[in-house]
Amino acid sequence: MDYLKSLNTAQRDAVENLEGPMMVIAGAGSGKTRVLTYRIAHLINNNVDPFHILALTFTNKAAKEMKKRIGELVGEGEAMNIWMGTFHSIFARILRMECDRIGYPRNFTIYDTQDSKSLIKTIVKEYHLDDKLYKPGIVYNRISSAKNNLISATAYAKNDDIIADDRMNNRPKMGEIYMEYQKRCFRSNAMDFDDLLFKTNVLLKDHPDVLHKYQHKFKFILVDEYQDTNYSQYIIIKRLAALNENLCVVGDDAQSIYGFRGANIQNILNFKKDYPDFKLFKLEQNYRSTKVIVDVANTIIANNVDQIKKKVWTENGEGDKIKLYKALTDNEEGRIIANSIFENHQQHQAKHLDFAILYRTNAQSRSFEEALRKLNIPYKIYGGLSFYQRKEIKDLLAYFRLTANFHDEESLKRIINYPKRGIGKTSLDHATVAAKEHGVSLWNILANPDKYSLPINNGTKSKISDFIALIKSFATKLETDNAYVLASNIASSCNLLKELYTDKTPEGLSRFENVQELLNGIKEFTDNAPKDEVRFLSDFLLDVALLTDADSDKPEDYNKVTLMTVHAAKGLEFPFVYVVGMEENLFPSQLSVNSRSDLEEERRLFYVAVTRAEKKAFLSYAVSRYRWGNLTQCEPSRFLEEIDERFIDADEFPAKRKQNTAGIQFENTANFLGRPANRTSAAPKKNLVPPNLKKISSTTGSPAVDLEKLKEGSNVLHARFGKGKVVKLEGMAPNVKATVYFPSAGQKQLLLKFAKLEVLD
DNA sequence: TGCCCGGGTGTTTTT
DNA sequence: CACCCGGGCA
Repeated sequence: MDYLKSLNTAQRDAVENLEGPMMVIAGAGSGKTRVLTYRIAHLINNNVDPFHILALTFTNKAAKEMKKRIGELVGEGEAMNIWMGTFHSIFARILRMECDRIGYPRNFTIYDTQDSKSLIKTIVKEYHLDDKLYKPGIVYNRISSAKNNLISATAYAKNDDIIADDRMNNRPKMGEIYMEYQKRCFRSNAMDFDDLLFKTNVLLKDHPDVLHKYQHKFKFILVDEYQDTNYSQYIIIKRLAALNENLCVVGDDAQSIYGFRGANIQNILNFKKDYPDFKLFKLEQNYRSTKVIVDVANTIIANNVDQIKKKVWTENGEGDKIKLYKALTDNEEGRIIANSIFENHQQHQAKHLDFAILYRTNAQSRSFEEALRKLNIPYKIYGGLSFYQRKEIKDLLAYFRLTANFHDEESLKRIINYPKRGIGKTSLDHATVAAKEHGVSLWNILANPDKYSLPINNGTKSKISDFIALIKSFATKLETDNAYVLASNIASSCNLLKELYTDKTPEGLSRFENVQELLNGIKEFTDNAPKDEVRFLSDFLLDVALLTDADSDKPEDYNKVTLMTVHAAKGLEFPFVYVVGMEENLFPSQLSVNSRSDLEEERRLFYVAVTRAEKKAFLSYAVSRYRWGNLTQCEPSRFLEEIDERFIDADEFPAKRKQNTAGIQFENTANFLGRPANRTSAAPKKNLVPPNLKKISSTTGSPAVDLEKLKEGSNVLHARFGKGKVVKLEGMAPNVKATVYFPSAGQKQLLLKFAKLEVLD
């Protein structure tokens, strides 16, 4: 077992501790993946059947890579049998086999976010609700976070606190929408992303025999990136591990950056409660980065209150200071960074793949793309619109999905009249009404128009029945033709290829190519089937729903500069890393600056960004940048101030930010007022925006606490407590504390930098 | 039923 | 600025 020798003491202890509950707190760059892979290899070498190992990762890519590395240690055949993948893909697989127990047919469809939002939109319309108030994104997030906390639609609709909360947010129909949404998903034989976890919980809770089966199967469980698991995931793990308690979780609280989607740092703390005799391993030696980078990262994270104390250190060389660039505009920022990459590429004889540009939001990529292109530096952008979300791809996938599951309403609606076959909105509306009336799927209505006496003329009826027959004819081959044969048959018989082929514009051409690429992908998928196994189209669909484009690395993208969001960079490392757009209201995002916990998450994000660098880190900010089409002035990020100047190499240090939250808020207000006049019509809606529930907060921005106007005796409006009167103001900015009397809630003390108060007079 | 124009709206982050 | 959606007209 030579591999043990290549580990330090802490790592080896973690690897050799085979049984019982354990937690590995792994600092950035401390060899976390190494410990995980070696530990799994070690389990196998100690006669644990790979078939009994469940390893849950954050991305499919991480799973694939880890599998490969374990394969190198213990042989590919062994590694193949490990159940390794994301929560979503593993439990989708299990649900696929067991879902008849919870009343779902096996061929259920997985709705992606687009499908879910589109369904929500339809529901809001059908209920004649205000679509400005019930925006699909807001409703989706609300439902999603309910599911991630295992609150079912029924429980949601009955819960008084939630009802009160929704009322206060002026969205009293939320529960009803949630109920209808679930009903519709079920009728469509579909599950959304969150359902995959929610329904797994239902399955394991209500069916002890199923639970026992998997408890016995998964004798050893490992969870990577534990800090980013949500409550629903936590409960699944807790159930599965309850029998053997051979549970190893690995994570780093300092790198928890998915709070916005329900990740719960509490899970780390709960671990101690659930398994009091657990073993804790701390990996603190960093092997990735220079001393400067490690030190800087430590000083950044030290500003957070919420954290598990640890000291990340390194024996690596000192390294260069962090270079800080100031740019006048976003475009200049792009040019500076591109030039810097060009120079460092030469100087260090580095490869292009050694460089990464990391930004907070996808929208920032543009200026870097342009500048890199001008210098002929090859680059690859991750994120943005994924391949599988492109219209032409979703269209073709909709044909596949409908073939596999006739009741998939979103797919049906997408393609019933694309390409054009003369089945218009009016006919579809009639069918939708009938579907709702009879409580059956849209497909059922359309396949039996006479049974439900649809008021549609005979011409349309025959067009509909042609369509139904077409899809049915595809479906007869689901279990005979392999995925590729059926897919290409569908693609050519549904006229979609022809439609795209006739479009000779560059966009049309690229759409055609994309569809070809999808078919090629299916061919590869089909050809890669293990011996004696045929892969069918439904197998592909299960895969594709949970695939992201980060999972498909193309060989031609080898040796290119990487452009991605900081979130996407989690778990990766590069010799040269540029963290760009270090400005207030961008990084940290303006949606986070009003709450300490949100701000701390932004800081962890910054920590993640900096710790991606091995040799050298660069930071940059622009003094002005285009946002929503107009030039806005920017302040350097507060995070820059948190770095000791002795680590920084800059021509000019950014001026200290005014320590005054009112000042920052003022900037926002100016920005807001600077918009076209008709925009102000949206302003009154601000009153409805809840500051306490950021998951559903509107994007119109939060009301600024205008310190100029706020006086003792002022009448104010608080989203939770309603109207109130300021009794007392004390403290200096930014820590002004207000004592406010609310007739409905009594006297409250509010810190103005957190509480969002609207001054009424 | 389909296309074009204009207004409104949006930027976190993703399985 | 760029996209999407809805309304109006052909």
